[in-house]
Amino acid sequence: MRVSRLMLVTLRDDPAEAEIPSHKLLLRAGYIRRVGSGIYAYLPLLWRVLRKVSAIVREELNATGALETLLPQLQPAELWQRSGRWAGYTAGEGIMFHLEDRQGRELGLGPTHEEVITALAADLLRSYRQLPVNLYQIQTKFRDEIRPRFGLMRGREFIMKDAYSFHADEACLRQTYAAMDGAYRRIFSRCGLRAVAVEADSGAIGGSASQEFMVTAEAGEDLILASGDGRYAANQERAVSLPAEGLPLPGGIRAGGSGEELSTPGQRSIEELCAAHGFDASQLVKVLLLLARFEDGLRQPLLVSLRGDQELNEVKLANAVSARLSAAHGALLGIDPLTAELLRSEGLSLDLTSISTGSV
RNA sequence: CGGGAUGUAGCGCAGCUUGGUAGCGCACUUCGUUCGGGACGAAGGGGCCGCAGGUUCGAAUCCUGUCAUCCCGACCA
Repeated sequence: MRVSRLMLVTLRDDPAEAEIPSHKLLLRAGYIRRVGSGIYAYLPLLWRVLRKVSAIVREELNATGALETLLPQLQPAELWQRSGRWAGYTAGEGIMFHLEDRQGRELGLGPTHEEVITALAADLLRSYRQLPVNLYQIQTKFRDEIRPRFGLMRGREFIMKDAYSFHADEACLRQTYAAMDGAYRRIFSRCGLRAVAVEADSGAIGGSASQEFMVTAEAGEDLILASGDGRYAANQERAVSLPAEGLPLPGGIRAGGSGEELSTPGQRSIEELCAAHGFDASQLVKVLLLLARFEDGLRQPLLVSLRGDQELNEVKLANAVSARLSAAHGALLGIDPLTAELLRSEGLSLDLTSISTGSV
């Protein structure tokens, strides 16, 4: 077809709304147009590209024996209430668009499809002889991101390939997992992308393993950490590391930890304490007060102690808290610093006059 | 939600300080010339100056409110 018939509208200048190269180029070359915040029209040229990418994904997944399907975007709340994720995804994360139909039934636009696929599996799978089954779809997903940005990088409506497999035993699961791993590597390679598989957090809902295939880029949205020999890579939420050796305390009364009262007026951070008393950050313990909110209304204060030179990984904390309390109290909706204002608004009381409300 | 910035033609921007008939480049239309890697000339069209109030004889410009967008942060199964 002639280019003149492609409805190809290009721009000579970078649109002011675009910041990163991919966003600027997609706009300027006439591939996408923004329709709303985090919502884009895929113009004819981009749709051709997307179909070619989809074709690669289909070929590689079909080759592993996976079956393509297409699941509904609109999903009844009941499915999500049964899995215990409705409250967490609507009230907590708020990532799920939800609405009521004219009969007053609650529905959500699918940010993911585990609920639908497991309901179908329960309905259709009657015998272990039917296993394993691996179903996938290439489907529009909706996630009400708190801050859509960077064009297609973090949109609220986007196309995703998702696959779900069912197995009779763990050996079979591992086999499929390995097949998926190989398929993903081939997909990225055929698309001309160099991807790194990293260990990732599998979320509060659980799961024993999670890998993410990352393509490194300046404009990336995550930080991955890798060991020098390349044998370990994980994203920031998941990565484990050995803490740097702490500095031993100097001799004298502080050495035995036997107690020496320090006067710390106005010193509200580890940095200020170190500056005032000649400590190294690793010689102090920082104490954080937080308040966890649960689905059933429970407000659970948390006290977290960390070595002074370390920082709290909120994802790891959320996972730990969730593992301990979610069974009894439902989804963890959020964890906030326990400030004086929060105490007031929650109607709790605690003497916080001497506790720092600054960041740590 | 907190912090910062910006809304003027399809895109990029000037004009606002100091109120007085809305401009530039690109794009678009017509005619002519040109013609193997983003052509040239001439003539044109296009604006609720984000929106709503207010001040004023008069508001793109000053004041108040509001909406939207972008950036940083929180968040990201």
